Amino acid sequence: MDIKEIVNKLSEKGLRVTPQRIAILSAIIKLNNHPTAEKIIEYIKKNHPNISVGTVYKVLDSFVENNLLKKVKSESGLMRYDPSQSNHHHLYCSETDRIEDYEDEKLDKLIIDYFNRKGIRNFKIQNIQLQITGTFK
Amino acid sequence: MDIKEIVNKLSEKGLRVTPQRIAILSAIIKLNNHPTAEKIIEYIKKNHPNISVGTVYKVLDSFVENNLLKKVKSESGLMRYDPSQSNHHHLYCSETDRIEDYEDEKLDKLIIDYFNRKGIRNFKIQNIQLQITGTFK
DNA sequence: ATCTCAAATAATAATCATTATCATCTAATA
DNA sequence: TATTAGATGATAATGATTATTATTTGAGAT
Repeated sequence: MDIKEIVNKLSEKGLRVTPQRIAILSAIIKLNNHPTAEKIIEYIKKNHPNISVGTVYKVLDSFVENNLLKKVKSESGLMRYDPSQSNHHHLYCSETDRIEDYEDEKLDKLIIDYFNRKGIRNFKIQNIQLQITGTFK
Repeated sequence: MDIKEIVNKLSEKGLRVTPQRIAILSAIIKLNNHPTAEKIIEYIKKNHPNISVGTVYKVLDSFVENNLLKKVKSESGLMRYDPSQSNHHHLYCSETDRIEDYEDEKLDKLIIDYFNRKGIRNFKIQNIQLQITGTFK
């Protein structure tokens, strides 16, 4: 993903294109494994030392509001930021804080079919995500 | 659940039976809808004003360690404490912070069968939880 | 190309949940 | 009852996040 694409992503969403936003979105894409705000700040501090911490938080919020990112809750409760677009599930390691994406269309279909048939009383389903805990081999 | 049962639960786990622990475990059971630490503290402050906040956190931690509670991540990232024992899924309201339990053995069987057949490469599954987001009618 | 101004940013302080510290107290066992 | 590891209360400390505010800037209008 080069800068042009990032610029496009930003302006598509009606967000002003600033060097800070470019840097932060690039950082998340580069860090790529559901970085926490902390990791993002660390990276930004190294590569763009004049971007302030508050800005990082505000930019992350605006990205989440504009669906460029999703917030994912880690096991420890810290928020992580997930750049990918398609719906997917997460594999959580029970021993470390590693998180991996897990996509499985067949599984999605299986679950969606199940709920289409059965539904949940008094509840309108918008989204289903699996949290699969275990260990990586 | 009366005090005797709570005392049993504590001593079964090898935890010392203290008035604080009894009060806090009762509070969680009474509050019953995945209370946050905040809600628990609020309740405790009202009913047991001389139990200190630090103690509440420490007791909650010890309960989690001893499997009397599970920590559940709320949408906002705050931790909630969930007293129930059996494995279950959660319904998250996308508009409020309401969380309800959802148990569904057929669904569990469906998913477990699926993974028994298919598995996940390089991953040993320990537990699967669904996060079902939507709105309550 | 410059002007304009709403929006964005940097720096800083403030907040708020949670954790650490440590002196005191107490539950459980002998 | 005496002992003592473990628990508690009071308080301070931490650390992530949010609020504030003066300054700067991106992007459309002139």
